[in-house]
Amino acid sequence: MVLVGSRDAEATRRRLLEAAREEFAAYGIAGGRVERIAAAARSNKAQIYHYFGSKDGLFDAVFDAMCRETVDAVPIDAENLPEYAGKLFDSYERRPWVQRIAAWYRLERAGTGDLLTVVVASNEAKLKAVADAQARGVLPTRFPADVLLGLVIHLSGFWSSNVPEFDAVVAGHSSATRRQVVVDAVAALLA
Amino acid sequence: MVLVGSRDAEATRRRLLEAAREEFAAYGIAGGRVERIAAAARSNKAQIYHYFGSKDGLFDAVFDAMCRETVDAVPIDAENLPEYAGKLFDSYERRPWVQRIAAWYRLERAGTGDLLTVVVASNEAKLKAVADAQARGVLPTRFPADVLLGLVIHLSGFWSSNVPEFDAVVAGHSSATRRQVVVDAVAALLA
DNA sequence: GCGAACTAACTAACCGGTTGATTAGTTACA
DNA sequence: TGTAACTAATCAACCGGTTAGTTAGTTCGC
Repeated sequence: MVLVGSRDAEATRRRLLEAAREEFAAYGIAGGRVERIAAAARSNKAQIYHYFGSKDGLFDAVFDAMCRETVDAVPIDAENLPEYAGKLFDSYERRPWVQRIAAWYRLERAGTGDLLTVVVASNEAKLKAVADAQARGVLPTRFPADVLLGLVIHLSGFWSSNVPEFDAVVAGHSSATRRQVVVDAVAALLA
Repeated sequence: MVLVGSRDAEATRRRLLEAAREEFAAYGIAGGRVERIAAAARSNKAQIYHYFGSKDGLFDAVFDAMCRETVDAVPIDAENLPEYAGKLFDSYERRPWVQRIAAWYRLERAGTGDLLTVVVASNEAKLKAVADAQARGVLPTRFPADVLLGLVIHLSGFWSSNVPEFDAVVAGHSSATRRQVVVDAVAALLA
């Protein structure tokens, strides 16, 4: 069952998702245009509503896929949190839209609808890993497990969090240097 | 020349700015509705365009005012960065819209138009204060001054940065506890 | 020929921005 | 002091373009 060319539902779905990811990353939900997404995917609006039901539904699909990818790509390593933060940083470098989509989600989508179970489950697992490592004495207990995990994730996104007015006064740091800052900052939390 | 009641230009401007702050904090620029802002301010759209020129102009006025307030309210204290971060945290608690407006600004407004000179100037001053403190040996030099300053500001916003799926797995921490986490985390960077 | 994939055309509502007129408050002068 | 001329503030109604969502019909693989 090899589908080629113009009638591959799965491929269309994928193109739609990819185009939507770019559009939403750039303009958010309210600012994103369904028409532009359809055009960029070489499809049309009706397909979007057929596959995803609504504009919000399309965004949710993008966000859900993105979360699954991130969870798969960067498994928690409670024994080495600095390197875990570094790996998260790497994944943001590889997929620059992640931080923006997450920010849009926080601002435009939080509170509405249900929480993504895949994300909640993944957070619970991570939390347990950190708490266990603390219980084994591998991690300090200065911060409670949930706070420590939160800080690590928060620090991993440091370089995508600044306002342009701040970037204007920081020297240009290379990708490797920026990664090291993240790793070092997390290490400092554990010292 | 005392103006009271229904014809006070300054008061109208203020009401418009306040209503715009609420609207933009909730829905952003693309999602915010000029009509709703006018209604909430007990005014009308024409006034908005008279006073602020455009929807973007109105947002910029809100953002500019907010930055000035923050810069005034929380002066840098390079000798005591943990407490500085704590003060920033306090100011976010007092004005819950700050972090959201800043996030919208980053996503929707960065790159377009000029940087706000008041913010750039304030960042330069802060940077200098940190660099001086490092030169005097009051602050460690493990991180360059710009990075250290960035990390402190970033950490001060820790509690407004999480996705609801994460909040679902963290225990409810009191405001005082959350403040202490910020202070401690910054202190850890300096140890 | 049957069903799934696809599409152009359509619609109803919305929204940023404008206009032209009205009203409240101030100034100038007899 | 009274009033006419002027200025600044206000607003309802309107406009043209845009947008999310729909529909009804076509194409293509099997």
